[in-house]
Amino acid sequence: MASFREQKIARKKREILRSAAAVLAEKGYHGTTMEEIAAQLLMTKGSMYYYFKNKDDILYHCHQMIMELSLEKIEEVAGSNLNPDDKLQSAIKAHILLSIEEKSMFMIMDKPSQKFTEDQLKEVLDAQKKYAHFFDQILNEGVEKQVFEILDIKMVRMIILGALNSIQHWYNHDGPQTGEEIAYAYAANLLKMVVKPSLQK
Amino acid sequence: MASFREQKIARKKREILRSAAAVLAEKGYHGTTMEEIAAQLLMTKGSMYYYFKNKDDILYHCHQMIMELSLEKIEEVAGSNLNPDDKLQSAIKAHILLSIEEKSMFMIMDKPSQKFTEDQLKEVLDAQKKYAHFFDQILNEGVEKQVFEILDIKMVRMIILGALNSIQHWYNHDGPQTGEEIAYAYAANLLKMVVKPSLQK
DNA sequence: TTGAAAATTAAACATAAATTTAAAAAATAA
DNA sequence: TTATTTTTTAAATTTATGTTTAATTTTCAA
Repeated sequence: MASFREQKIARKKREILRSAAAVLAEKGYHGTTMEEIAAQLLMTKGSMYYYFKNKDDILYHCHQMIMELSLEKIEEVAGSNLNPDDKLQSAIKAHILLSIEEKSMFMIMDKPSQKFTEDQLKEVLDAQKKYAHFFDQILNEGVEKQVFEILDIKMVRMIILGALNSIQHWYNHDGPQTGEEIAYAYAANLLKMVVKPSLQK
Repeated sequence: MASFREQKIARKKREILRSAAAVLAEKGYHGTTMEEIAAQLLMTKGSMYYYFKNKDDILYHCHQMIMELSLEKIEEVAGSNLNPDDKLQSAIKAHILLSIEEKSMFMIMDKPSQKFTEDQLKEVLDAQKKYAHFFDQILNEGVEKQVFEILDIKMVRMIILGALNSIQHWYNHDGPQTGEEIAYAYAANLLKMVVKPSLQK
């Protein structure tokens, strides 16, 4: 079990990662200084190094944090016993809602840093493959159950994930549309791409 | 008319932009040094400043170069007298083929630099709006001519452009698929999203 | 061939920011 | 309270690299 102190450190680390993600998303990796990350938390940059090895380590842990969250969600949806179309709809919605809720974290995810260690890079790429695989699984299931008609699963997955992963770039929390609305519209449109015409609702 | 010398300068500038785009795409803005850009052309970093004001100026002109190319293509397609579905297909294919051919340039486009001047930023954003507008125009025309069925044009355009703009991140020139194949598959799938079911080929 | 303009260069300059360090402050347990 | 450990800090260090400069080389027209 985690001691009180360990919990406290873990909380502080999460605070730092959130603060960092916010700045990183807005200003980019090299536009973001350790000082800025620290300042948001009323700390000095020096103490960042008490919690993280260096700046890249912070970025890596941001990736890790959001990857874990994403995988949890998709795993749950993929493992549910929904019909293929409802399952795909759920997966799309879950992805969008998370990407909006955690907009900053998602925005820094587009490309793994060139400075990650080999292990870190592998972790990130593996998680992405894993995530993609869950989508493929859902699409495959739909084809097997004759609900979907798909020529090339991988291509369709690329289209879907590509569309989903651009939302955080334009979504604005103060804008007119709610995340729910966007999620609903995206799901409805993307499903048209795969659901057999004869089965379209 | 451009003098011989002016042409030569223009050519050199293009060479620098291409060299820069290649490094920028691979290593990111701050991972790219002026020295590296120059070295690829067997020049020294100092002479970069004979052609461009500074590093951001180079990045800006990369944006400008690719925006011009993109707008030319989409303008041509949008202005053609193809049927709405063929027109959308052409637009999608043109976008994909250009994004693959000019992969580096497209990769650095995802977010305008925080360091652009106000004017530069405006130019970039305006061009993007203009580009998006051509797509909206094509979609609208399809609806008017009752070939497409679209609830929310803007949303559909976002989905399409989001999907298209992710290709350069995973596309590999040495990979198994040709640009043509990808373009064809993307167009076929995305069209399913908008063409009335009764008219699907 | 020659000299002015254009282009290139090496070296100097400037600065920004990541990281380290050693000391101070705060927290905690005895 | 007091001693020990944890956490925070300010300042020093280091490094990297964008930009400037002044001198040199190249180009090209007369």
